[in-house]
Amino acid sequence: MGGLSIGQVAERTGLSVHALRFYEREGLLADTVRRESNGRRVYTEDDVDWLTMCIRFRSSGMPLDTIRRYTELVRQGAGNEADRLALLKSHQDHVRAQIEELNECLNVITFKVHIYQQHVDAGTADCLWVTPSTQAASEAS
Amino acid sequence: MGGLSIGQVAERTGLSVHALRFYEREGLLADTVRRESNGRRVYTEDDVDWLTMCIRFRSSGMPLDTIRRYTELVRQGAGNEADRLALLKSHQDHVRAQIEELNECLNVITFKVHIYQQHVDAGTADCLWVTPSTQAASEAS
DNA sequence: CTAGGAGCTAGAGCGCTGTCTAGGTCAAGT
DNA sequence: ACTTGACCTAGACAGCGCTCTAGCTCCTAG
Repeated sequence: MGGLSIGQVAERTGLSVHALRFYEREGLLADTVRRESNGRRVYTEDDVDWLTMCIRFRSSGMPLDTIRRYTELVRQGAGNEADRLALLKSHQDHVRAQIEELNECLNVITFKVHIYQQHVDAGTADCLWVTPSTQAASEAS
Repeated sequence: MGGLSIGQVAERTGLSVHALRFYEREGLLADTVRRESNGRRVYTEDDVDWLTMCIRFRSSGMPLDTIRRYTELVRQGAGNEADRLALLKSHQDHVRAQIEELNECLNVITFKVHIYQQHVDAGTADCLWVTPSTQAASEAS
């Protein structure tokens, strides 16, 4: 309960210690990390929660720059909730668009997988039952 | 019908002419692009189709390296359909995982959006009807 | 007393995916 | 003749997001 070392935070979050220091330098941490007398970082559970959220942002494609802007808003304290909301909504749109895009891609890929699956199934049979060169690459679909 | 210039292909695909040359250098084109007597590239509709597919691959996160491997398989001609299928299936899994991840992120973000929406709605009212400092940043959720 | 291991800073380096520049050719329009 | 614009090559540069190194300080266990 008495604070976490950088190594522990790395373990919990999945970020490397390098990445944790990097994130701090980049101003992605809402609270400034406290230090022990010897200079070592002491993280709180809140820091871990914040980092977990940052990871979510990152893995949904939010650039570090935007995370930094959000962080700054939070650091400024109450009064700019509308700005935070705007930022979040904009990212929400972005994520939805990504999902849509990925679904389209998935359809295309799934279509190609089906074609190849049939081809391979048939091809295996070909190899067993008929002469070779019964094949045409239908790669323009 | 008599072949497309690099500029036309750029326009159709949305890739820059730079990117088109880059993709070619990187071996991402199934057919080697023909040239006019003066050295200018002449693309076919098939090239555009292929590029369109490459764009799909890219925008679903397939690295150029993997696209290159796929391209090489196609260039080798018939006989390696099982390999192509394996590659496509693996990417299919990857895309599905991405979509799942994005959906989780979207949930988190949507949750936060709701919170802030309420806060902002209430906050506006606050500004109008009550004294300030009725606020607490619930940023650890 | 010494070796290991975790931490520190500052800053270099890297992988990926383009993007842009320099310097040139060529064809068409004015 | 001259300008404009599209194209060419080779290669430098850029942005992003880490990752790693060098050289150091501590603390703890053997």
